[in-house]
Amino acid sequence: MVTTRNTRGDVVAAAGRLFAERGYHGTSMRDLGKELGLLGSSLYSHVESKQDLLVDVVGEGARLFEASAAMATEHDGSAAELLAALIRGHVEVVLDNRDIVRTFLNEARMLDSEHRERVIEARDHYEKAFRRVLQAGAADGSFRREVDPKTDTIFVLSVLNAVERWYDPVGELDRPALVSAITEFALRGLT
Amino acid sequence: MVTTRNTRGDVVAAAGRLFAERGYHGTSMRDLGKELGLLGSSLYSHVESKQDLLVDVVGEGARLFEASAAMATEHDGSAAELLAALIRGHVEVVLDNRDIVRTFLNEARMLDSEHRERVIEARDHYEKAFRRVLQAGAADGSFRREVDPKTDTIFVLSVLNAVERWYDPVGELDRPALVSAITEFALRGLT
DNA sequence: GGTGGACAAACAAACGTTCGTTTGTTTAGA
DNA sequence: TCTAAACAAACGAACGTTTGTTTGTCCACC
Repeated sequence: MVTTRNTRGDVVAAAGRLFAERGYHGTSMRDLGKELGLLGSSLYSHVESKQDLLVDVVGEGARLFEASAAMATEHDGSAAELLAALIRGHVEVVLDNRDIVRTFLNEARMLDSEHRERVIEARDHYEKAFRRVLQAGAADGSFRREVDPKTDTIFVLSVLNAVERWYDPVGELDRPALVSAITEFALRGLT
Repeated sequence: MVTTRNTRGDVVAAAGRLFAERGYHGTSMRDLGKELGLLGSSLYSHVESKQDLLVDVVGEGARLFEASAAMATEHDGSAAELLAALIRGHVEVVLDNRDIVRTFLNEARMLDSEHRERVIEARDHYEKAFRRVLQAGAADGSFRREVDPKTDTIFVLSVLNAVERWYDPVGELDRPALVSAITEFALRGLT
């Protein structure tokens, strides 16, 4: 058996896994050590504190969503096309990084107020990408005029963020089918 | 100052509040005691264990949703009417019992496997009420034929369950406006 | 031969819970 | 109506364990 030494990245990845599964407060440093074949105390060779790990995992979640929104909106297209791109990007981030996303969505509130504040700002910024598209679609008539960008963005993001909670990657619904089901549902809700 | 003695109900209610705010593992029995002006140890006059409190709170959440679905579907009506009634009921349960609902939605996974199993069953049963209505609507043509009751039910419930996370009862959107916004979004997504 | 990863022991604090006791409030009988 | 028994709620100390973290030492690899 080939045993490689662990890097900080390994520790953060394992933390994401356990925080997603058991929650931040439900995971001890010894649990986390065991996950990596280490003692709990050995983690402090890689990390300054437990809180530090949460900051890293949640920060990476924020970064992923941010990058996805930037990618989806850098080219131009109709409101429907842009929304479809945002939705596809979001689903891909969720499914390619389930543990990080679960931790980002459910455990960010365990951060100290300073870091929590930053996460809220990142979320607001991400939300704005959706809101702008809905706004544009309502203005140019490709969506219903009565679409309320603020509220309807929340509805779309509600569906997207819930994916982590129920989607089974080995179930009947494959990834493209999931993306198009959500896209269709959202677009019909808006047009 | 009139100081009344605490009942088991008071303890469960306070537990719901703190579990919702800080999570189950983020709440200690001493925290909970402080919330009620008691010592942590005094709680054991009312309750057998901390786990017991979570069982009670989550159980009440399950009961509330179940009762709401029963109420909404006991009279008959069109699929759209029934869905609207289910949606209104759900929103009312969420807004009238935020702490219980938050704990039900976010902390049920901290239950031991036996109780967790029961919660999953209760959720499945509740979900079926929605699914039956979507099925009926797709069958009688009041919804689109291509509506997939399973997936689309999840989408509607995603929007409903997220309400707890963002809705501000003192914000611009009042309760009837919230209900009709969700109902409209859902019905458009399905028709 | 220095550096960084891991160990092992130890720390104080906090954890859930138990225990025997005290307190305050009902209840029943005289 | 007064009293005494019964009861439930709360206390406060203590329990054994687990928590996050610190420290000093060792070993393997550049």
